[in-house]
Amino acid sequence: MFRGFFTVSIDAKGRVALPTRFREQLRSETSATVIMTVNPWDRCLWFYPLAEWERVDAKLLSLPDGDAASRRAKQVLRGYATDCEFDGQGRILMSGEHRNFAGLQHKAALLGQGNKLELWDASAWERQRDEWLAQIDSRTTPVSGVLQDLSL
Amino acid sequence: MFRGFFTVSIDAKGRVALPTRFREQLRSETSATVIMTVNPWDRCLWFYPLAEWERVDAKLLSLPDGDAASRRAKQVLRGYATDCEFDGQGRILMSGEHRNFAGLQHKAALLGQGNKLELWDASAWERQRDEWLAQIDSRTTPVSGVLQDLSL
DNA sequence: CCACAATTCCCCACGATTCCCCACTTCGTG
DNA sequence: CACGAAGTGGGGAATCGTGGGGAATTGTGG
Repeated sequence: MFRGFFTVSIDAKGRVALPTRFREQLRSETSATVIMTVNPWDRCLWFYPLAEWERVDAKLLSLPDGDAASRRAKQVLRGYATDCEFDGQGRILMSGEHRNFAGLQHKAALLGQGNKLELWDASAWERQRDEWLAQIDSRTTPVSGVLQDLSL
Repeated sequence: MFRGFFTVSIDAKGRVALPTRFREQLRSETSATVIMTVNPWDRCLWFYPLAEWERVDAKLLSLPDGDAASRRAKQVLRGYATDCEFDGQGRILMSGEHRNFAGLQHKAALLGQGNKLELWDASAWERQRDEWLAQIDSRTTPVSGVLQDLSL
């Protein structure tokens, strides 16, 4: 269970250091490999422990190839899913494509999201967050029904 | 299990170098031969390890010839299936027909898709991906339904 | 059957990337 | 204040990606 918010820095070589807390959690799993893929809704990256990713992968695999939308989902999510390992310093090297997809610059925001970690470019994250907060603030736009019924 | 996204370049002779990661996986199989064929739904190429292809081939064989769609799929998949070997540098030479089918230019995107690898022309891939992401974003389209039911 | 052209294959070489290691800084703790 | 743990940056070696020269082979047409 990944929980918490952290700001992390990405160095000139495209390496990101996850907080030790998460590193230990990932290591304690059966395998230390991490699967990095893209979030189809937002321009950010997801990090899954291998075991967790396999569950997601199995779900994707069952989608029919004949349907274009299903096929695309498979291709993008599975296609971008890349095995990563930690270096001696507990950092993960991200490829240029993944960094470009999420618009990652020097500073990034890392969000624990239960079964996975979410990595945003810091400024992109702040923009999104402020946008959401502004929407909630101006009560003119009612919150969607799903959210309304949740007791938080 | 092939996983991950890589950009590869295709040289003037039509050769493509697979990342070492995939090369090793392919070598570890019983045979180092790779079957290259076409994706019947998208303009891209598929690469199968020999053993995996034989499984697919057997499935295709059992499709009824009476059904036109099945017959076409069979013809295209089996017809374009070509045995390939790596050269000393770990590259595969692709024929002009295969390159034309996928519209492959200088830069290409290679996607791990479980039992096979998928090779797209780089710009064609980006176009497809962005199109799909745009559909996901506009939550009104039925496309988002595919993902809605998946808890990722 | 031969000659020519096109393709395929094997080799070498350079540049970029990746990986491994070391060093410095910062922060929290005793 | 001192110490240790964690974050950050970068040097340098090894590996990998990329391109191209030239020989061998295949195919084609006369």
